[in-house]
Amino acid sequence: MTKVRTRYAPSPTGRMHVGNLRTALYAYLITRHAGGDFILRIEDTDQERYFEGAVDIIYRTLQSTGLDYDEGPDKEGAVGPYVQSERVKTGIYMKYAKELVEKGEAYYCFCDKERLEQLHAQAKDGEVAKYDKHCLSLSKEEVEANLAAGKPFVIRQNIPATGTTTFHDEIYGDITAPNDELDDMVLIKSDGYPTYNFANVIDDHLMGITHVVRGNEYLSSAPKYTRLYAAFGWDEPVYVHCPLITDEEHKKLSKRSGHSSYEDLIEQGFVNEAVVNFVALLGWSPENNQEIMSKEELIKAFDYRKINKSPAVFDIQKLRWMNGEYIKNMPEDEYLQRAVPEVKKAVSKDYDCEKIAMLLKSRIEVFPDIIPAIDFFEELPDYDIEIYTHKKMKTNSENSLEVLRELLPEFEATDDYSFEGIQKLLTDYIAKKGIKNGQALWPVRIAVSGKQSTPGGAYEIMEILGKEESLRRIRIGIEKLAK
RNA sequence: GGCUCCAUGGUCAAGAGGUUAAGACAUCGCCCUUUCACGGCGGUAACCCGGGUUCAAUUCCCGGUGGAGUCACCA
Repeated sequence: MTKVRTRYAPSPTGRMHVGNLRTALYAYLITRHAGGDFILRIEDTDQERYFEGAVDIIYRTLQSTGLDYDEGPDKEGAVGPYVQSERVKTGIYMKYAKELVEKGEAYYCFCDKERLEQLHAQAKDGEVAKYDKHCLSLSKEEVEANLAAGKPFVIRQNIPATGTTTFHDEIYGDITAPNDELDDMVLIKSDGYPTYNFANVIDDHLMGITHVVRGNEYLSSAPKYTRLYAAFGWDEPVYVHCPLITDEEHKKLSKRSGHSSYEDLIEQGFVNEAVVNFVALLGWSPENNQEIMSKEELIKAFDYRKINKSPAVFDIQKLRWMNGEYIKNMPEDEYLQRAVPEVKKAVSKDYDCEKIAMLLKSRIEVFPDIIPAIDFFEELPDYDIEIYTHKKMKTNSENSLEVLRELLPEFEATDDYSFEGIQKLLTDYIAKKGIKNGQALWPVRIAVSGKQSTPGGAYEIMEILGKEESLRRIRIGIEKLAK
């Protein structure tokens, strides 16, 4: 059996779309599951869209998602180069295109933009706007003459006008398309570069790719690739077309959603492992129904034959939940590394930021959730005394005022503002007075935080605020309640 | 519009020719608790429609409907 080889073949045009991430991940999982090779190939045949730094984004993203590859531009293997613009220089695409011309499977086309646009405009409703094979009828001499005259040309695939083309996909089964629906697509552009459609087939073959994993949006152009393989007499790889990832409106996930790329998600405070985990489960699920899965577990369990056919909505809500799970299970130092900077965005005063951060570890889903949760540390909000009243705690303005008044001298008297110190002081008070915990703890927490709900309780908050600020806030509380 | 694909709760997603049709997120309620969160328990909620095949179809087939993708010298 031949070794499984899959590839991720992005074009350097910007951030990594989550659909691409999922495709890359599935390709990776297929090959790692089978002990095969994962190859990175850069498809930069469109010089217009290329920009400086785009390739670095690809490297960085693959690194942080943990998709390590065996061969790539920065990891030479036997079938390089791994960047298409470099492959162009070796002349392979032109060579293979000419081979097809020889075989009558492709032809030179000298039509200019105007004529093509006209063709488009002429296409009636219900008719596919496709090339009319105008240049196919050119004689060999005419072609030679045009070439000699330096006329710009492209090379087009010659697809029969009749019949059908069938290919097999592992997930969707046999798919058949009528040939007259297939356009004579451009193989070599007038700038001498191959199109994606052509380069892809050539490179997958030359690089020994056994499983082509790609998005479902390529399903309709797949028959053209099949014809290319047939024209060359090459064996086709195993096709794995992944179902689409859509937005809440069930449309292909686009930039408009605000979270269409991996980088968007990281910026929004998601953890890379959670994103990978979540994306893996869009369109596939393991037999044991496990949801939280490490990369290793995914590799072990992944079976591409069980990928779903139908499109999946990218439910950011569920990602948030999953991210929260990852945060809860995160080692403390790793958590603090990401959480403390968020704390510092909201709190400029000299409080123990690590302590504040730890209050939130089990309470947040994404890191930016921290900011609105801890604003009260920075500044006591101007709250309504209504919030002292809580039915279940049996508190109201009157008994809250009483509790705070009685407690104030005790808080003034002590210097032990440790968690344990405050706890002891308060529990002693509660025991002595013979009231329910909540009747004392609720008003104190309200006074020191000014908020109805806070991360942590009275002990934690007072420990962080310290004596001076705690006293100040309790006095404000008394003042407000006394009015 | 042509072509192609898809169709189980709001979302993800198991499932099987005969099941009380899993589980997760979300949602609702209860418990725990000094609030919130965490955690625990429980509830609401689904097989698109019509034919056929069959003793039996949500499951297989056909048609419809609905949704999506695609129709570039972009990938």
